[in-house]
This record gives sequence, C-alpha cells and structure tokens, in this order.
Amino acid sequence: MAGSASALTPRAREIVGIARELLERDGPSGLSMRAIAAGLGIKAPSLYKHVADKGALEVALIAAGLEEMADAFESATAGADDPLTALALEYRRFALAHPHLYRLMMDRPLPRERLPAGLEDRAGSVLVAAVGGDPDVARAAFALAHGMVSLELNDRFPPGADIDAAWKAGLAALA
Amino acid sequence: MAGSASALTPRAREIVGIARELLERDGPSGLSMRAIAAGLGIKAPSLYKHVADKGALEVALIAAGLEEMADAFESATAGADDPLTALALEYRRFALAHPHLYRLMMDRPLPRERLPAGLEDRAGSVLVAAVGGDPDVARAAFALAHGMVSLELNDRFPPGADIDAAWKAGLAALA
DNA sequence: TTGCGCTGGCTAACAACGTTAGCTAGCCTC
DNA sequence: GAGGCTAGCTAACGTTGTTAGCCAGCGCAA
Repeated sequence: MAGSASALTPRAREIVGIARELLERDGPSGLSMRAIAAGLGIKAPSLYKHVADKGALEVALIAAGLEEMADAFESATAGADDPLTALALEYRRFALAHPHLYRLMMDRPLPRERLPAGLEDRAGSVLVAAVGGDPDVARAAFALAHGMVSLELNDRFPPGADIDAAWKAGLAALA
Repeated sequence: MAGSASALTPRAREIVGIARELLERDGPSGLSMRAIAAGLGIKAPSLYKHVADKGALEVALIAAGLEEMADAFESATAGADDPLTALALEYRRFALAHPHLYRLMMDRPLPRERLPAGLEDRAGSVLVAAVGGDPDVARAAFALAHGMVSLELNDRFPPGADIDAAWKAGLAALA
C-alpha cells in the first residue's frame, strides 16, 4: 500500500490541518505534538493512533505544500506571454505567503520514497517548459529562485537592497 | 582579523571547537550541550560558566564559518583571471566540505547584532567586485550560488542531473 | 441478549533536551 | 590564614517525542 497523502484517514487529515495552522502561525517551534493535540481537544499520545510519528506528519505537510505549489505554477504559467517571469512571481509569492512551510519543504533532503510518485516532477516540468526546454538552464533558474526567496526569508540582503531589481537582473540573464 | 573569537575566553574557544567537530561529524542533532560537555570531560551545566547559552555557541560557529568563507573567497579571487568562476567554485567547495555548518549559517535569519561588525560585508564586497560592480547582479549571483549548493546539499536535483552544467549555465548567463 | 473485538480516547511514564540553583574544591591575593 | 573568585559538580525543572497499558463505547454475530 502506498503511503501517500491521499491515503490518510479523515481524522489524520484533520491532524495535518491543525499542524499546518500551527506551523504557519507559530513557526516550527510551535509545531509540537502536544500543541497539535490540544488544537483538537485531545492529548498528544492519542495522535499516534492516526499518525505514525512526527516525521510522517511533516511529510504530509511537505506533500501538501508541493501539491499547492505545482497547482499554483500551472495556473500561473498557463497562457502567460512571459511564463518565466510569471513563474518567478508565483514562486516568490508562495514562499513569502508561507515562509515556515516553505522552509520545512526546502531546508532538508526530500523524503522521496514517502512522497506520492510524480509529485516532484510536476513543478519541475512547468519550469523546464517556462525556460525553453534546457534542463541546465531550468536548474539554474530553480536555484536562482530558491536562493532569492531563501535569502529574502532569512533577511540576508542588506537593508534597503532592491530585491525586485535583483530578481529582474537574474531573470533577464537567464531568459 | 578582529574576529568574534578574540572576544571569547580560551576555555570558551575550546568549547566552540568541540561544538564545531560535533556539528560537522554528527550533524545538528549531535550538537547537544551534554555531548559538547562530554567531549571536554565535564558535565553540561559547567558549560554555562563559559557560554551564555546554546544560541551564543551557534553564533560563534556562524561567525567562524563566515570568517573562513570570507578568507577563502579573498584568496580564491585574488589574481584570478575569471574571479566569478573562481568564487563560485570556492563557494561550492566550502559548502560541500562543511554541509552542516553551511546549513547552520544559512537556514535562519542572521543574528546581525551578535556578530562582529563588518564581517557580513567582507564576503559581500568580494562578490560585488567579482561580478563587475552591479549590486543587483551580485545579489542574483549570490542567490544562484546559495540556491545551487542548497539544492545540492538537500539532494534536490534529480538523480543523474549534471550539476556542473547547471552551474555553468547560470554563471554564463550572469557574466 | 450476551459477548467479542475494534476504534480512539486516556494516564503514566521514559529518555533526551536546554537550563537554573546551589554547593564545593582549589587557587590567588591581601 | 581569610576572603573571594574560578570552574567544576549534583539535583532538579520544564518541555519535547514517544511507548505501554488501560478502558469506554460501538458494531456485529451467535
């Protein structure tokens, strides 16, 4: 049996929902099993009747995030006259809208075998298409986008830096 | 060379040294106060006679890493005929040589006020020079480099992806 | 109706974590 | 010698993820 996100029982999906809220509101330190349980009016050990462990819960959050990103990318580039810029805007928008989720998704190796098959490729193929078909350029663009939002989220640019201009310079070079 | 290390007592510098070894060998989960103390043959609470808390210890590790990176960047670009490529190679080399340290340095907001003044700018100015003076292009190059190593460290590229070629494509575009 | 077993709660507990309080052995200085 | 500082110690607290074991309620079958 495949351990994908859609294979979750309804109660497990409730748990993931609360986890998502906690993560987005309070950050990773607020994402404790006891806090999740409290959000459902139950005690922490009861969660283990529905979820294997905290890692599985995080995998579910990651999978949901990847799915949302892929959806957003597809609708952002569909029929856009400049798909690369549209994709970049959407990438940044998603990351800034969900900073804690984005970090959870990106700041560790991907647990590929615990993820639904093909999920990872969905967002990737949109990018390759937007960039004109060259996978090396696509990977550089992916790195540019991830680097830009990662540095922005972590407040790594000097105060007063023109982040829009940096995006523009990078995208213009790769186009 | 007025670094944060000079603000530390000798014993504190020993502690940071053990912490560095533990982090690099066992990753962040191996970096516990008890493990650090054990490496010195003492008990965890004794560490607090020398270091304010674990956060301060991490700041010391981050500062040391930034200093090493700045040194490496300066000697890598000094007299290079292609400073941007030399910088990129050195950036990647450092990150792959110290993956856990690199993540500790980059995966969170910079604690600027606990860091030696000017440290952050040192590496930055090397990059701006290597890129020709345009700060927007420099930030895009920074993002490209950080994104590339971050994705590589987290095994984010598909198996068999030509990472060298992706670097080359990105750098060629920004040059 | 009685009884079986599953589901989904619960309490108690454990190990590991960062951290604080309070004690003390040894050493330097007056 | 006396005082005080240094740097260790033990004991303990609160929090974390997690396991074990118990029990109420429900559906179902004999």
